[in-house]
Amino acid sequence: MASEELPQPNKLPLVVVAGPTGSGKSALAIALAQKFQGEIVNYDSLQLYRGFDIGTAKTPFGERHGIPHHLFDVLEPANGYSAGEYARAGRAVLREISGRGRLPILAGGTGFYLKALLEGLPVLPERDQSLRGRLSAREGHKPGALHRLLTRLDPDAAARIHKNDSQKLTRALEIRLTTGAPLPLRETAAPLEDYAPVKIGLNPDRTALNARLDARVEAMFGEGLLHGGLIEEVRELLAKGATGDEKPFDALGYRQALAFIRERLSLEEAIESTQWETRQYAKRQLTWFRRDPEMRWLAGFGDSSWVQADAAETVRLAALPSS
RNA sequence: GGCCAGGUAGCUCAGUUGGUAGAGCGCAGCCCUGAAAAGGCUGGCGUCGGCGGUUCAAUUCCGUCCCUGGCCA
Repeated sequence: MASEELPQPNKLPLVVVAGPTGSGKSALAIALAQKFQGEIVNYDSLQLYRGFDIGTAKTPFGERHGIPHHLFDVLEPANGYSAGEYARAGRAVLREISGRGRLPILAGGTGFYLKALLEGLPVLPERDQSLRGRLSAREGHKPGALHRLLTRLDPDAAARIHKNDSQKLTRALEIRLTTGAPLPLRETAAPLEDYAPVKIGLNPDRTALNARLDARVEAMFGEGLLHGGLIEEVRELLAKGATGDEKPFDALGYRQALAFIRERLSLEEAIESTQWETRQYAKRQLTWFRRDPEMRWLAGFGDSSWVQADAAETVRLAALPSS
């Protein structure tokens, strides 16, 4: 009966806004959401955390214009998280939004999370903390041990991973040792099938971006000493019971704010350190997104009107061919 | 004004018993299969303060001038 049915070419529309931190992704996402009845879905690994607002430049409620924001403030600092968990949660939210007839708009900066969501990850075990402990001890005793071990157990993976990259070596060994199988090929991953994403990448002039990032960091810390700033935010998180060892405290700015509070850095050093780490982060994000051949680049900030107009036109043509 | 120390990569500095130089950071490029704001890789960059002198050869030795810091007047 339905055996001869061809797959329906109708795919669900989905917009992705990418770009380095500070390029105006949130502003563009909100503008597009207003124009197309959209809802925003976060793919930033840190904006997932509750209470981490200022240092992550999370859009304040007052500036959201009533647009629903999903996958913000869903984790407590003590929660660990992974790209796999994110991908599952993200896909569920996408379906829910599409089911309501709204346009999902992914906005964020964590390329790996976006990739996990759109392209899928192979089905693999989660981390095994005790195994990791043993592997790390082994590497501590004999530097290079992880790479040698992986070369023996999974030569293909060992050839792909640099011998100094202990984090990735550990993961590959973890998989080999817990599943007994080598690191599977990417082809075993299940991509997000029923969506046709339109990817818009923001790539403003680097000098202008750096100036904006420097000013943003300065403002985060500058106000912090008085009221409503990053340092006060960190103090509040600590007052609520966080120890400062939780994962998100490793993030840009949070690490430095903590060091300032603990008198390991002066305010000036904290600001300077955050500024250059932020620039490096922006550069790494760009490297990640540039690789995507589907990215439609706009050479400006997401809050500029020409970028918003251009992006809206792109979405209109590509995602909503209402012909 | 005198004495001392110093002027070498964008920054902090190392070095050359005379054969035109290096490390960290920054900067740039890149990688990426559950910690990803993480982790890792690669690469430029220099009139060695100016001008003279000695020498086959000076960033290195000599002279002089300029600049910076300190001390003494």
